[in-house]
Amino acid sequence: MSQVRPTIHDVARAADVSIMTVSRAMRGIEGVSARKRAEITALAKTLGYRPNRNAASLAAANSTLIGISLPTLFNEVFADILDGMRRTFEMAGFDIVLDNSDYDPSREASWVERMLDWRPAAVVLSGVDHADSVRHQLRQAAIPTLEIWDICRDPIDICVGMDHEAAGRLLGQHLFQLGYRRPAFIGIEAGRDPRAEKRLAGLCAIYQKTDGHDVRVIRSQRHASFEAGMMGTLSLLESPAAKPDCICYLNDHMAFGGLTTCEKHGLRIPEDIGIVGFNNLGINAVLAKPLTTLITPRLLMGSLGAQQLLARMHGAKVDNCRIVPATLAAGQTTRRIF
Amino acid sequence: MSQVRPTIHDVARAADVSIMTVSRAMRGIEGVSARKRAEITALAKTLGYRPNRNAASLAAANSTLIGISLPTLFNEVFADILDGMRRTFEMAGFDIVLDNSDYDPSREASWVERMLDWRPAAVVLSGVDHADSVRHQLRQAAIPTLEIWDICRDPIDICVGMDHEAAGRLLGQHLFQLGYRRPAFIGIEAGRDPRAEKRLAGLCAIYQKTDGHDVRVIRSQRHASFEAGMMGTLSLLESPAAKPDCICYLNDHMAFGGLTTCEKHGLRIPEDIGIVGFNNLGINAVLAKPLTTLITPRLLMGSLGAQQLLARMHGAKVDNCRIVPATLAAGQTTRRIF
DNA sequence: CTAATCTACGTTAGCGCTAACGAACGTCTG
DNA sequence: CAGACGTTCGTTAGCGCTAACGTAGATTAG
Repeated sequence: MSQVRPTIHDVARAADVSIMTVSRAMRGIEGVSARKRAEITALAKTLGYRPNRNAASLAAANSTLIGISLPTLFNEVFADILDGMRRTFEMAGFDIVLDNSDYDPSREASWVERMLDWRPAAVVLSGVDHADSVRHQLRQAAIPTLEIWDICRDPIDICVGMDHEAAGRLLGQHLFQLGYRRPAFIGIEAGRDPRAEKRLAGLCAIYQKTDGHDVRVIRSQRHASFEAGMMGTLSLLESPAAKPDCICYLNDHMAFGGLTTCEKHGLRIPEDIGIVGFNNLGINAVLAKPLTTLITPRLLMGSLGAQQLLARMHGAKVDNCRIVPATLAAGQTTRRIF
Repeated sequence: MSQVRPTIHDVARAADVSIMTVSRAMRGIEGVSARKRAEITALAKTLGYRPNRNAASLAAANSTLIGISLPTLFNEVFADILDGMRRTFEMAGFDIVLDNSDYDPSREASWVERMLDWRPAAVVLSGVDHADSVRHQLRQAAIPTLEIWDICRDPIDICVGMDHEAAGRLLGQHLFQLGYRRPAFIGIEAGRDPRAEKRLAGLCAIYQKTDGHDVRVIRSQRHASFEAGMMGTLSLLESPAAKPDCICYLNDHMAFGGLTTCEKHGLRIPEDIGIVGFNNLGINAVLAKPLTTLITPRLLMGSLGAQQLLARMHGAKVDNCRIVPATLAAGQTTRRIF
């Protein structure tokens, strides 16, 4: 009834060669004459033969799987990064095993452990903050590993990303030059997004150095959503403390929520208060009042990261850290104050 | 230097049992005393033994991989569906191999072919429109297959989704009852999104049956983006033909673009023209003027789909088609006309 | 008390492929 | 024209696991 898939044996018998010759022909490696190669591949196609990847992976002690762990796909940032990598990996013949950690390092760690059971060709992690066991296992197993979106001095293997602390400083410098002097930062629970903490540190560095003012920090919910932006902004506006002259949000999503909330409270943007996001998400292009935000080159980062990783897998010497610069998008939610 | 991962042999030797006993103990299957099982699993942990999944997949002639093909992750719809499935599959011990077809059936087809080389435990496809070769191969290989997001009478194996034609009718009925008589529909290139075509058909069915009016159809760009919504709306507003009294968009994204464009053209929403979306994306909850749209239960659909598929994989009898109902979200971008 | 049944293992025989080595044959060199 | 070398195969020996069957000893039934 259900026809059995032909194996390499069937092809070898039909072509009257050894299975090694079929193996070589199918994989496009040396050691087969052009004549025989063409004959064999044609025959394989006719028979409907496809190599069993499990068997190939077992025999070769590595697979064509690439494991990718991202915090979430609801954040456009990671969907963009994934898309940037996807095409490159796909063209190179790799399959993507996806994990979403929900920003939980221990979930990432247990996934990495499971992933290694497949002897993947490579592993991609987001950010540079990982459980010690993750770093250890990946290095131990000598799996090519890419850390993407953030950078550090001592990556597990290689990293491609932005300098988030520098991004925070860039934003801070811009705001300071515009004349803002009492910025607030609205983020999420501490430790949930290490990159955001770095940007905050960069922002604080500018304001502490140049002005002595502290950046007021509000921590909203667990996830960086529209709603979190609204809630954080509400608690800021309803507090009796002096109002900030601008609010920096963890990302654009939260900034949109904050923008709406400020307007509902009768505040004019940017006249009464400045609103600053991060990422320059797609929606920003179609908003009536585009956000002042930082453009993060996510697709580029993804494809560059994938290329670096492929080069690394082929044994090439590659920089262990590539920094992709962010650029400022001066929108209409901030203004020159003096 | 780099320690070799212990194999099942090493564990068997250390525990002084046969490798079959270790295999049984690790997999939690019958035939090992509780004492020995505990002893072996503890020992395996100490040694750092983890079963090689490639070897297990080869020997058992199937893997714990589940292949999932979605058109894109930029569309929140598919990110939601994926998230709904993810947790269920993960808890059941499966790993997810992801594909993005960019709405191209031939890319989906070639991915399915590659995916089958892994002997996956199951395959998930989005929608019910697939290349014949895909249907044939999946049935031939007897791989449990879930088609999600749309439904049909003759799924490859099982399907869980919405009746998009009915959704279109639901929207049409609502608009008709509000008093709208000259609706337009703004979508994308024909054939790029079969579900959208079904919804359009449902909408048209209502207006042809009840009124005799045709629904004016504008086809914008390739992708259903904000920008596509803007472009489609522009070409509609600038055409000399009679203006529609409301515009239905392929989805919320395009509707947001359309809303902005209409307002820029001095049209008041909903007084001058109605705007209707589809999906009730997250952003809708925080918009000053929430869209009239259809709520699609995507997370639910994902988890239900995953559960059905797991049941199917365990050999249980499951409905080959489960319909998840959509519900109307009456927003502030339409009004009662008479 | 014997035969049938069950439990808890071990043994055998692969799963479908690849790495490593070897052998036959042709080609080139000095 | 002998020896060195390259090309194109084939043979051998697994990769690390599991399915299927075999077998002792314990348990139960009659």
